[in-house]
Amino acid sequence: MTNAEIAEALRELGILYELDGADRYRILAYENAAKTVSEWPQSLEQMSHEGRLQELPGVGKTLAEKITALVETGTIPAADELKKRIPEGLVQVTRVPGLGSKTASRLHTELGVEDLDGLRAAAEQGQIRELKGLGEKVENNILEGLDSMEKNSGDAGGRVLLSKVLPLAEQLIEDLSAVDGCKRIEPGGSVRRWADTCHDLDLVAASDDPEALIEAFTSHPLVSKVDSSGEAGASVTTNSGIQIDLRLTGPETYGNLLQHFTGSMEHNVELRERAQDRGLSVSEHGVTEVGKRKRVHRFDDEHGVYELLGLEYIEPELREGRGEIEAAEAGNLPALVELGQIRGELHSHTTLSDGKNGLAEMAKAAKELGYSYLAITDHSASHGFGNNVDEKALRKRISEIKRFNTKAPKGFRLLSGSEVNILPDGSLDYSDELLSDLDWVIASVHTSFGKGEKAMTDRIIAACEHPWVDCIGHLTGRLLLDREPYPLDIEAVVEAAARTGTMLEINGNPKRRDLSDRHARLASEAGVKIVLTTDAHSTEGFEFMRYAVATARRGWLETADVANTRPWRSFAPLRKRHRRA
DNA sequence: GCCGTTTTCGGCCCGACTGTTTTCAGTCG
Repeated sequence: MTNAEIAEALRELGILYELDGADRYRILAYENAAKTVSEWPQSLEQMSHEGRLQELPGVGKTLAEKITALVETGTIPAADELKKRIPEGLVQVTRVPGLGSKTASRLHTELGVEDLDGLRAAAEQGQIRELKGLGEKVENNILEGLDSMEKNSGDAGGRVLLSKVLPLAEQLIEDLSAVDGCKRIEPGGSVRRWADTCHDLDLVAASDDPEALIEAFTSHPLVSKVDSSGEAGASVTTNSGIQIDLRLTGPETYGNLLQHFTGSMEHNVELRERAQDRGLSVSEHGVTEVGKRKRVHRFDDEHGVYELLGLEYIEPELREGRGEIEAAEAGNLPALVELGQIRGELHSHTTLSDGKNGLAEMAKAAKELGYSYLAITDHSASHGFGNNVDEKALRKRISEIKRFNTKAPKGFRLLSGSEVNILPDGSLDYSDELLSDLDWVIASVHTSFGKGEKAMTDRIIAACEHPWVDCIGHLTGRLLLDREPYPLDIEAVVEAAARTGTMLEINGNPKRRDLSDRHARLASEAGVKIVLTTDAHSTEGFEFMRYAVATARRGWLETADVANTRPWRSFAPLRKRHRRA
């Protein structure tokens, strides 16, 4: 059973308890646990067998027992019990925007609503407006909510890739910062934290002339519909269907507002709990001293907020409630790797396999980005799409690269490489002799994903143990919002990588971000060296490095954890093949 | 439900907005 399935079962059970009128903090415990589970890097099924579930924050004795029952029998007894009294369809009803468990529960007892169809019928027949405390507007909102749910069904809760939102943010910031009175403007929320996916875009701004800024925002060509607009900001929907919220304040509280709207929710909750212990109350308007004086601390910069709470400044990418506040208190925050520290690119494709640009164009683009080396890693012989590169073609490519390097511009060189397929039995599709003539070998899984966890784990560990494999590419095979990672015992692979000196890639393609932030953290903590790559299939593809760096930063990686922050002369000895030589 | 240099009980973040009421509950991020 996958972590995602376990998380969904916990989420459902929480809603069932909520519909049953349970204490709100009990419900919160289920929601928190579901979120933790869905992001946990290790297999919960495995942890359940090992009796280690209570290692998860927010999982105690009761939840551990329920998860174990779920893993072993497929259901949770408490959920089965509740479903005898509460129709399962009512869980969906609470997911209608603006409609919560309180209202859903009343609709059930007072109108007999049992599911979404029953809800629609009751609304269309005007039954809901007859209930005390509910009116015509509520009824209309329910119908609109039902419509939008149907429209959005199957799109992962309306989430989109960061790479779809970031260009919008950059365009809007460029245009709005030119408006008179606009002092500062930047993204907040998941965009500023460089999350994998976002459900909207938050912009945070400070302005002397709020009206002018709001006018420029709501009339921007990217905007198709203005959802709401007031003194404190406005909310719009773009032509591409993305919701954007602009929040405004004066320059004196810009730091408070930005901190608040950067989140995450988990981070802010932890921060405020900590503040409370110190007699302080944190909000977007300032940090208020509790008690008689009620002095308010306002900051034009975020640093002041953290400083007042006795914390080191915490980079946005770390604000996920994953121990960053504890580390900031102890002065143990990592010095995160930065884009400007990347010295070379180690995963790229040319027209030889499935890339759009040739060797010379790719080399020129990499040089212009300031890199001192570029590995050309076209797909191997049995790839199945694009051109297959047989041994003869790869030999020819090695010679070309040697020629290129004899007249390469100073301070730049190409590396002969390959992205080799890991075949279902764990072997590779080039001979060892050929692989030993390359500078750099990435081994990746591209076929036969459905072999099951044991087989996939053995397969990738075999690749780690291969003498000429320097690095494993996109370890889990996930495609964000599109394809789940194949089942894999990540801990076992990380252990094998550490043992054999095999590096792991963070593939910066915004659809992949694979390793994930959590897996990257797990791997670097185990001593595995990480490389940040773009998997560029064209010269434009090199731009993806910023996503790889973002994932590394979200995984708490420092400069030394990332191998390609080094020049080639000190990178080369990190390859395990160097130890053999 | 969880959790603990104020620990085994009594806490558990903060504010805005909405729609419905005349002071507030529900929902959301």
